[in-house]
Amino acid sequence: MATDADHGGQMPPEPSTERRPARAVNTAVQVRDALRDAILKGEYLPGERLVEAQVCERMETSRFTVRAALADLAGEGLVEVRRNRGAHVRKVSMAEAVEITEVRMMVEGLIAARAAELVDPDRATELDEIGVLMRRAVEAGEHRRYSDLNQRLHALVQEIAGHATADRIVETLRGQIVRHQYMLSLVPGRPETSLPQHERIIAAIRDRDPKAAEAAMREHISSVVEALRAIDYPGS
Amino acid sequence: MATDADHGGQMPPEPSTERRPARAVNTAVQVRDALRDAILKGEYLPGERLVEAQVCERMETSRFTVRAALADLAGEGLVEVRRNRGAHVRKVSMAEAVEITEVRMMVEGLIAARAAELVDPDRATELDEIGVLMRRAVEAGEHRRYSDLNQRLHALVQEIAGHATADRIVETLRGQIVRHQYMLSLVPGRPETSLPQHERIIAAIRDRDPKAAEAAMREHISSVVEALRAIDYPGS
DNA sequence: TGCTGAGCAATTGTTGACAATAATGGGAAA
DNA sequence: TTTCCCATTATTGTCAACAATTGCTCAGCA
Repeated sequence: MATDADHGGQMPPEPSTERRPARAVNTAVQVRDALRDAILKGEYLPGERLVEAQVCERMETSRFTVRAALADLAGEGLVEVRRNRGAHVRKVSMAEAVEITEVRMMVEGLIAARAAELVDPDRATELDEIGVLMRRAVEAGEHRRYSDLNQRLHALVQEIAGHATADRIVETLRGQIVRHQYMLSLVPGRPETSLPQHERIIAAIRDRDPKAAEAAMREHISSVVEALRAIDYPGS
Repeated sequence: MATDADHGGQMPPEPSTERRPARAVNTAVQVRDALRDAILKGEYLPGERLVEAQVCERMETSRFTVRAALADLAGEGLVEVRRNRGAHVRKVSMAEAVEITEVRMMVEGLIAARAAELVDPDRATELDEIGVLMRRAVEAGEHRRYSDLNQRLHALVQEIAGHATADRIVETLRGQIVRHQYMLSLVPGRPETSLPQHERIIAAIRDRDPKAAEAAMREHISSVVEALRAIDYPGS
């Protein structure tokens, strides 16, 4: 629980990269969440140094609190702290992004299978509805809407599966690669590729077929891995 | 209170469970590691409160450092800190232990498959050797030795797979359920059940058959889940 | 006897200052 | 002009003290 990550998932973080003062943030968890949001939104770039004093000023809080927040985020894999060298926004390489997505593939496979076992008629209907909306969004070329539906689909599947541990892991992993996922969403023709995959996932869960659901989910994320590998820009 | 919890890792850690002063531990990471060891060894019981001042005294360090260590361990899921209520050793219920093991099953499946793809003749030989030693240990009834070999096997498979992300996840998850795993090792007839499973895993990796390796690993950990469910003691 | 609530002790949350360490820049020698 | 070394500076690591919160004890009352 906690970390209900409704942070900017797969879609662009709007170029509003101006650093607003972010007023009146006090407690440790608030600072942590605010800082996470800031990183996820791209207000701090990967590799950028997070000087404690600066973050203090921005969050209007003390170094102690900032430090605690930084430690937390390090645990989530969002920042990297090296002794006496301060905290940096973790720069996940393409290779790491692939690894992370591979692990996610396995865990989301478990979630999909579990969802297929536990789904009830109401939820099944809900899934089908999302499927219909997704197809419409793709046909209309509404990428933003499709991306939102994508998140809704995964969230619903998680909810049906009710596997808290798997959810936690997936959420943590997802946070680490938002940037790469964003790059992915720019690849042309991506929705057309993923739509049928999503539809297969939905169908398998609706039909209460755990093996098929897992296979479909894995196939889906496997294609994400492929796409990631295909981008394969250098450095970083 | 509660000084003797003489179970640790996978096997009993010798009954020397007196809380030694743990001399000269200073830096933050040292304190963190020492505290983690203490928890994993069962020197602190699940649910037990970790009063900062007491830990300070034991580790011979300041509250600041202890606090940082506790935050880290909270990130690993070993302790739970509630605001204004202090830190407790996290008490993972049987249901949670099952969930955690399920996720581990998926990720270790990935590791096994990857190992089967990447194994080289030298490592294959090493795997076979461990397999032979395991069989001998079971036949001789040397449970402790078998347990050690079990860890060595998993470690070697991880090394072959070279999947840092998966390793990290598995390690974190493993840490959260050491206690339950220890309970498991007490179940009579467990080695006899798991030996053939381990042998199948080894064979599949040696034969460079990723699918079989994943299936074998999943079957293995799936049987662990079953055993866990079978224990199913109340409470906690 | 059981319950309520105020006061108290114990424990955690927070702050600011100080020490230790790494990054920076300038000056001297080759 | 380039390179190396040392002093300076910026930044993090650590600490001890103070403030705030929690849970508990025990007196008083129904």
